[in-house]
Amino acid sequence: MTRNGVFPESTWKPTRPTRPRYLPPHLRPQNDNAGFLDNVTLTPELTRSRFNSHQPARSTRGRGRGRGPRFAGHRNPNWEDEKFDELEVIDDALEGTNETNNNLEAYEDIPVQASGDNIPPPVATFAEIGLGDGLKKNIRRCNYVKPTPIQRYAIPIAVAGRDLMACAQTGSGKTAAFCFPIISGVLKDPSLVSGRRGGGSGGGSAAVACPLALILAPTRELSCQIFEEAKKFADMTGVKISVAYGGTPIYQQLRSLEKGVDILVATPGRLVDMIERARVSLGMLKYLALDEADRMLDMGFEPQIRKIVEQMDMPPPGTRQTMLFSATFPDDIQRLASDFLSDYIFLAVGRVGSSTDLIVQRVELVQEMDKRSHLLDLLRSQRSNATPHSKHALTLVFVETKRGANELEHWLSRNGFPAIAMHGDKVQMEREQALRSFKSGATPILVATDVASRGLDVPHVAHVINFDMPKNIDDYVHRIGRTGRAGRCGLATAFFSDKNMPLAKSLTELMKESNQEVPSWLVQHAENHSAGGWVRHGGPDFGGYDFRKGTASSSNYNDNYGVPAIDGYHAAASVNAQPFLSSGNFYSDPSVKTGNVDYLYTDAAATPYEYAYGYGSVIASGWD
DNA sequence: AAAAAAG
Repeated sequence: MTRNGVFPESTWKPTRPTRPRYLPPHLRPQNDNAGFLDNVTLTPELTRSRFNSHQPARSTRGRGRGRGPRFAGHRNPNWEDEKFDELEVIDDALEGTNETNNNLEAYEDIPVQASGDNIPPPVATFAEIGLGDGLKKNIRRCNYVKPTPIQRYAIPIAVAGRDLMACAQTGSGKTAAFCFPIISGVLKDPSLVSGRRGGGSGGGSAAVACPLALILAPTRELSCQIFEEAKKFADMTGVKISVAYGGTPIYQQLRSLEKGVDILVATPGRLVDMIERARVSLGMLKYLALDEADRMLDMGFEPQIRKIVEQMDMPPPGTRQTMLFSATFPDDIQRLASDFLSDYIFLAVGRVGSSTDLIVQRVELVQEMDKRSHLLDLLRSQRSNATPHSKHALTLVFVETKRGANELEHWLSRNGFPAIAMHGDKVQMEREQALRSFKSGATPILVATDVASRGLDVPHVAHVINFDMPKNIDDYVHRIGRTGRAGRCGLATAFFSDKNMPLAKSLTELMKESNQEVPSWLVQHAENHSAGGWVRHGGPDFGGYDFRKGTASSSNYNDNYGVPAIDGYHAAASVNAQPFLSSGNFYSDPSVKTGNVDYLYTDAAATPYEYAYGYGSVIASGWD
């Protein structure tokens, strides 16, 4: 199938004919990659001249500022200007500019798969879901214009009360996908009007807080972030939200609980502590959400999660609603997770690898001992390429160890690149300070361990550098997902050393899945190191598919369409001609576009840097 | 062997 749009000739007019353009791999016409591998180099001059030899990009067209005709993508031969005009108003209010754009062709054929019994159909708008007026008002106030694909599919399922295991690309709006239904459900709960559960004891011994909903996350910063988001969504509705995480005095958190809590966002350790102190009871729980669910169930976390979910006073599956969300969901973890679920729906939105198309991925072969100087070269090149638009661009550098983070922080700072480290050995204050300093741009380089790899939403991260590669491909997917968020472009550079050869195969497959240029040396290594068994999942299935596939409960859906179960991407695309099924146990909607990108605009980028750092501009609507 | 999560 073709994912690379070739635009009608008449729609293409160069805005800057003299300027060579960078066209990321996934936007290029197919079979036009000859000689391109070498183009992704750091030297500006070299890059320029090589890009010059590339054919003119059929770039999306700018609009506004008198740039010329807008372009609606090749799916719409008759451009639907009305649609864009309608949204432009919102965009103007949001961004203070009318430079709206679209890149719809990048979102062709995004597969959406759901399996399970009696799957509620997706919605097209927030308005048509019975979420309640207060919540709807807040959704508008947060500038959520239109649901993202994961929201379109997951929210109706959740609102229908069904258990859910959901996979969606990083940065595609998962938090809202579980927060909206939970807030809406709490608002409708009779116990909200008829008096609080726990809390407000008015002196004497502290009451036990009995939240209706629990949201668990794997890091303190992530639970903080979810808490802040949820508060915005629940503003003025009367729904009470609290957060519980470690590394900070428990007193304040307990005091908040005493005021009553409907939704508790927590990391596992502090929550267990509170339950054991009898300050929290899960006995009234109706909603359980695990964010980054595969991480929550991996080796380090599973016992704690099992303790909370199975050995405290939480109602069993079937009497509570359980929702698991992640960008990756390996089979073995799905198997563990199914213990927590009852008659659940599995939902996968986005391409197999679950890393977004908007991220340009590059891999560089670097010896361990050369990594530091290579990083400096990279940062210098990046700096010399800076444009006015990349002023606030942030760079996130991932390293393997806490010590490595500290060392690199100092080394970068000594060499003229203000950097700050973040890892689990820092006290919580320092961690949060580092993140704040990074977010604000005061320290535009963050050197972090995997504490920062999942879920954190930092809007202006333009470049993720894997200084040390992670050991498994899932972590890679999550790490690079710190860029390219909410419809923005992003660049991810991997320093691949001899040590990382076991990752060659899964990395190659992931990159191919997302239409990236794969260096030939990497392909070579992938073939040599078949990585059998070493890497958790060696095939092209990076955890985007229901592990129940092929079992009795859902075996018929493959038979129905005669497509191989192993390749969901093709499965989804090949049922394009089938009528949309919402009442069966399988449906697929390849026409769905990913992310919340209504307008994405890349104008005349000449290098991957410019693509990522927003030469011209990149604007997403309806997000933050 | 590493990171995260309680104190």
